[in-house]
Amino acid sequence: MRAIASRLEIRAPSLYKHIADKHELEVALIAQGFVEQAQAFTAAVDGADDPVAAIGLAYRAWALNHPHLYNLMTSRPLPRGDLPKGVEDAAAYPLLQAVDGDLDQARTLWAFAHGMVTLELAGRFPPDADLETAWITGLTQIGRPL
Amino acid sequence: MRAIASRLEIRAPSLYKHIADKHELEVALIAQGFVEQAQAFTAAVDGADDPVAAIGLAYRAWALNHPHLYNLMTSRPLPRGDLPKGVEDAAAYPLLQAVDGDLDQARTLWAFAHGMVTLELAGRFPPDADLETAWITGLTQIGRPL
DNA sequence: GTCTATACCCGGATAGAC
DNA sequence: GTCTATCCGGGTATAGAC
Repeated sequence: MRAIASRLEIRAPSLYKHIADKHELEVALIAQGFVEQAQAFTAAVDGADDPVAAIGLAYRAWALNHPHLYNLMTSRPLPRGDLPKGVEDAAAYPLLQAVDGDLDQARTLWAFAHGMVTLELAGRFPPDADLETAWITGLTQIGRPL
Repeated sequence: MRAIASRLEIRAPSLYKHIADKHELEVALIAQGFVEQAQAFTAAVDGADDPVAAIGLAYRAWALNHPHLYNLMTSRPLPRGDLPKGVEDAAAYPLLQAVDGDLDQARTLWAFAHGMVTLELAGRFPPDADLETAWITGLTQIGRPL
């Protein structure tokens, strides 16, 4: 809260004239994150000849560009009751389309992408790991028809 | 540190007669974690007709049984310089064997498993998600020969 | 090796003046 | 809507008595 206030060039206590508490702020950030993701992933599939790979790489790019927000959106249970209806599904929709509605394949791709992103953001891969190749390998293998 | 001391039924400051600082304790825990994982994963492949699936499920079970240690071992850069030589590789060895030394396939499987585990531990999946099926789907798809 | 007391950070949040 | 002052709980870690 202090860091956010500092960015707005006010003091931390002043924030509480605009929001009730930290949770409210987090919910707003998460909701906006989903909207942005939906836009980014929709744009990524548009005209791509490999939609799964396109979304995968867009997912990675989005996460690397919003590391703290990504963490906020994935490291805890979602406050689903407080979020605007549909934002979570909207972000997931492009991927689900790309795998013809196969929920388990979508889940596999999401887990792979989340694992990759999370390990990369954490600096957890061995220093010599070739992440680009790992992404391509994983996305083509998982995206391949069964 | 206070919680650990409490478990030992001593006070937090007394810990510092046994260890230099928190980091030293973390390194010891991480090292022990890798040793345990190496044992668990080696045992899992033994006699399994699908070694990849066996390791995947053993990975999940280990993480769910050691959620905090798992987090400690994966959410930050490893203190590789302070760890005993070889413990990281020893834990990875069974998986690498199972995919015939294919580093990219091993990385794909690790990322998938880590993503699944991390989302499950965080309570981040939708409440109705069928995780067992997702695991089987992912492991068979990724484990399949290219 | 244990203890108490304490230092020194950091966090979110409130009270009350302006 | 902003501020200062402050509360309260949490963290790691040290000093020094026993």
